[in-house]
Amino acid sequence: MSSNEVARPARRAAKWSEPTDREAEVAARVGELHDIDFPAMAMVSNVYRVANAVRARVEREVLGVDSLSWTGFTALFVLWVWGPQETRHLAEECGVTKGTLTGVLTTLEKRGWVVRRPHADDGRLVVVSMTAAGRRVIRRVFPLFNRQESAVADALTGRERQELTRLLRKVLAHVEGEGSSAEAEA
Amino acid sequence: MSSNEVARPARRAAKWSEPTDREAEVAARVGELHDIDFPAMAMVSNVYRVANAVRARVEREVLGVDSLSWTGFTALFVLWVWGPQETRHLAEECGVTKGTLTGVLTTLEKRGWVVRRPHADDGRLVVVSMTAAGRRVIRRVFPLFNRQESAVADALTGRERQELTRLLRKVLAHVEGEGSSAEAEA
DNA sequence: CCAAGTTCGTTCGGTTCCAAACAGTAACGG
DNA sequence: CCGTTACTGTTTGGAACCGAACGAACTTGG
Repeated sequence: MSSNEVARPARRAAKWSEPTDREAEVAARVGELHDIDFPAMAMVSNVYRVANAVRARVEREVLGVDSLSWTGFTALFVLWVWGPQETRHLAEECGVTKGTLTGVLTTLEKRGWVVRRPHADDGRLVVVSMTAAGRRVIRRVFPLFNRQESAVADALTGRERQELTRLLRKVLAHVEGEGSSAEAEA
Repeated sequence: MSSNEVARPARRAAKWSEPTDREAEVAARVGELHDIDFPAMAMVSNVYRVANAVRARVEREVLGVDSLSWTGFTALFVLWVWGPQETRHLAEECGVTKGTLTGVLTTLEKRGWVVRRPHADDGRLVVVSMTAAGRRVIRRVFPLFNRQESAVADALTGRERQELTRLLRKVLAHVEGEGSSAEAEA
């Protein structure tokens, strides 16, 4: 390595239960600090690395074909499964703010995939519904999306999949506030 | 439920190894389609639900204090651990395109946290380095970030954490192209 | 009934995303 | 040496993100 070349993160892992080389290097370099919880760091960082990798791939290979954003897709999916939604609830389900969803829905409405109507009983509310065109899109796109999910799950055995799902459900419930002490302090 | 109220996704799970009520409802509603891989869907959807929840929380409680974006934080972290980086590599590590990183680095440079300099041997390249001010920020912010990671990991026992990490590493390697058949077709 | 407080969806300014285009630099091969 | 190909980081246009602000509608309590 010459004086002008820069260090690059390594990628290899000898065994899945052991830290990857990159994980080990991070630990070594961050070791100057105290009170770092390395197992937690490894666990959480791998969650969002997997999520990022899956999302990037799905966006590129499935959603991009219809110029569908992740959030747009999620919105269509929620409307498909649970029917018309109030904006605030739909925003919550998509994991974005109301302001963001407004923009996304404007795009989907322009494409004729959703419509927004005032709520019958409460003048503040807007109810979002999917159109027949929107239904056709999600019915076509979702199976393709799911096929990507299958390809991802192929990394593991059936038992491992179930175990991963079980652990993630536990973590999710915890993060969403059912037992989190950090949230109690807020 | 009156005619104007809309269906909302349920949240409860009886046991972590069993589908949550929301998962069961999705399966019921999507059942009209064929060839849906429900276990894979459960597994993958829980990965990005956890990732989203963690990210939203960390952004709100840690990164937002310094008006640091997720990508900005990741860039500082990579520079801190691995030293100066070429833009293309840094973009790769942050999981964004070079174009996006340009904008993020412009913001970080404005704050005096990074500097961009031409590479000594290759006029096309830019080398990104962290300043002393940037170092101070990441040394302060990272432990706070890690504390959130610990809080997340508290949902599981030590063995469960290790198992979750092991499974995620396997999935990640698979998704990143080491064995993926969907990638071979591209 | 009415003032004060709360909630709603939209707008706004700034930033982060993408893909595509671009100008500059480097590598390659005749 | 030079034309062609490949790679770089930045710019561009459009869309997705955030938090804050806003005006309209609703709720609450005296």
